[in-house]
Amino acid sequence: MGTSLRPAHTDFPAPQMPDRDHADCRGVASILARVGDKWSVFVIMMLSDGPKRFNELKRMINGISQRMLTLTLRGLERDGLVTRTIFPTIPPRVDYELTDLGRGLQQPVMALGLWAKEHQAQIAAARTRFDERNDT
Amino acid sequence: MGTSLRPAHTDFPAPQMPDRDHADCRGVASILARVGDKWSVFVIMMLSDGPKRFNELKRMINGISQRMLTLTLRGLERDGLVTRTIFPTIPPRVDYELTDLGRGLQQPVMALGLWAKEHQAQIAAARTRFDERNDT
DNA sequence: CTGGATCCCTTATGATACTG
DNA sequence: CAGTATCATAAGGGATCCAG
Repeated sequence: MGTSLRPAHTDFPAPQMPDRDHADCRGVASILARVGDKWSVFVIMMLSDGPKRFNELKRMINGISQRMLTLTLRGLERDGLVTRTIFPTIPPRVDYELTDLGRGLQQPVMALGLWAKEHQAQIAAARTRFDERNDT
Repeated sequence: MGTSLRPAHTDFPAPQMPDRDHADCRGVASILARVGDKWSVFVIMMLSDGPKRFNELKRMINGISQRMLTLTLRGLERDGLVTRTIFPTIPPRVDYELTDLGRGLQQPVMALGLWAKEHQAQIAAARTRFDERNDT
């Protein structure tokens, strides 16, 4: 298979939690890892407004390779966030659609995206400042 | 330096947005990438309840290498999410603390974490089902 | 059209050793 | 204690060719 769908970096090394409620960060982190994944977020966003076909997604997310799109979709499907529906027509047609779970995920992701958008400037400025201090 | 603080994978290929409001996903995505980063999230969580020292963090996030902790902290510092305070004592002491920006980020991150925690079981189940269907 | 399989280069990350 | 430097390896990801 070459590339596993159960990436090693999502197996977490059981950090010792201070005492708080985030006692089970390991499982949570593997989910955050998916959200943090560059392409997953794009795909989820693209599927916001209804099902899409493979090449449709590929065109919308201009820049993603076919390989990565396939892998990303498989990962999302595996996590139950996306469904894959095959229409046995000629030529074949495959639709991808968010599940209820996937749509639920959209909310917090959007919230985060919104935060990011609102503080984009601040962060960019911080980066510039930091880089100027350390580059020269 | 070996490892740059401006990772290549955060330079985004400008996906063609449908038409919606997420017109500037590139910058946003680079922020999401930081949040999605395995260690960043842990560090941010660990700093929730006040400043921490380097080795203190290292012990709390059992499993992180000192290299990764350093890199993660530098990244967070660069983004203006964390401050680094050096006490020129012997032995040296360095405190890391969330900035206001960092504390602001905590909210959406926690929301996401909460969602993840609540749906952990569903996702785990989906993964198992998927794997069983495709492994055997 | 929708992918699966390969090849191959780039990045990310861990382990280890060394320093102010 | 708080890092830096170096090395080795694994994971990420693009290009390309092939097949149902």
